[in-house]
Amino acid sequence: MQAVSATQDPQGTPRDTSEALLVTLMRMLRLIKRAHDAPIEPALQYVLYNVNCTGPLRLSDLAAQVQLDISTVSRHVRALEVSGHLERAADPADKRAALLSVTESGRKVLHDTFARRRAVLSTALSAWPEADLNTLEHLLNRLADDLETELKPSAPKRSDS
Amino acid sequence: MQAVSATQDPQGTPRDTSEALLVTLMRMLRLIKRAHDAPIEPALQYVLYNVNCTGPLRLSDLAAQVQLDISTVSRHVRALEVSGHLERAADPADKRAALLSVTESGRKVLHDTFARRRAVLSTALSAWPEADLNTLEHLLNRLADDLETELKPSAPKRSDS
DNA sequence: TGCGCTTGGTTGGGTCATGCAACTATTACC
DNA sequence: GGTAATAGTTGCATGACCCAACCAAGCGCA
Repeated sequence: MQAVSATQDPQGTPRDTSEALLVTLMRMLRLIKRAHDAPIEPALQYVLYNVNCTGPLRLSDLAAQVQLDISTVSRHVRALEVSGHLERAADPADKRAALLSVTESGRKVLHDTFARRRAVLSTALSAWPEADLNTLEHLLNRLADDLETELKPSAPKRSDS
Repeated sequence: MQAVSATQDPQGTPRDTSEALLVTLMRMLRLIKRAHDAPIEPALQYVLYNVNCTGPLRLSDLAAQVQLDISTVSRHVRALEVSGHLERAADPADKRAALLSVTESGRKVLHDTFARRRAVLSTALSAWPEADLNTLEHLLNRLADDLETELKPSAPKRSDS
């Protein structure tokens, strides 16, 4: 099956589209992390962002969503709570659980962070045609979804085609 | 300037293409890392891969290439050396430096790792038209280059348009 | 009602990756 | 030779993780 267009010689020196893609991804992430200028750590941003997106939700659901261990998320949530960017409300349906939601302060942090980052990306992307940008986002999302579908059959998610 | 197509309401809830893109990237990287099934750690893979790509090279050059601190790379190189995947040859021109190169064993590890990963990606991408895959790679690379150009003016790199 | 099982979260402990700063070994330049 | 730059290494601290053990609130059920 050659849909992946591998172009590696048999004796090592592996080089194929998907691999190069991966390396590019890593490089990018590193660059972005490096340019970290925000009021909160990248990992916290990530969590906060996700809480913001999917409304009040349980810690365990959040963990599933961001694909981190519950314990990890638990600590991040605590940190965000202490700094006032996130708050927990008792789940009326289950006293064990707590519903997380972003506070005003948290929203502000997110907003600022994104504004900053957007500035960076804007510059880098200013020469990009809108269409390309949308295409990239679309394809990347599809890839992520497909990958997720494959790696976690438990979460039957469908990519848009 | 709206090339980035921000669609966020003024009061928080930031949502724009670039941000979503970033989050998708993080999710993907995590997925891939999670599926880590290889004989060596991802970070070591990354280093090994780069040594393999750009032939015998110095540690400092390698560090620049992978964008990690020299000390970090130093440790990774040591680890790879100990496990026999990498070897250092004295640089004839400079006794301080060493030239790193991948051993046969290292090539094998890379090969296996990539084969494994390729299998995963192949499945995920089997339904993808080749064209989309190429487009994705192309756009992603462009993005990485543009970003790099902006974040490190020291490295005047040009993206292909 | 009270004993066990399940489930939502927290905590303890350990690992890996990484950067910064201090240090050693070589060169390079006068 | 003496001093400054350079290639790497090592000590130390931090952040982000995960796994396993644990606590606490429901849930069944006799």
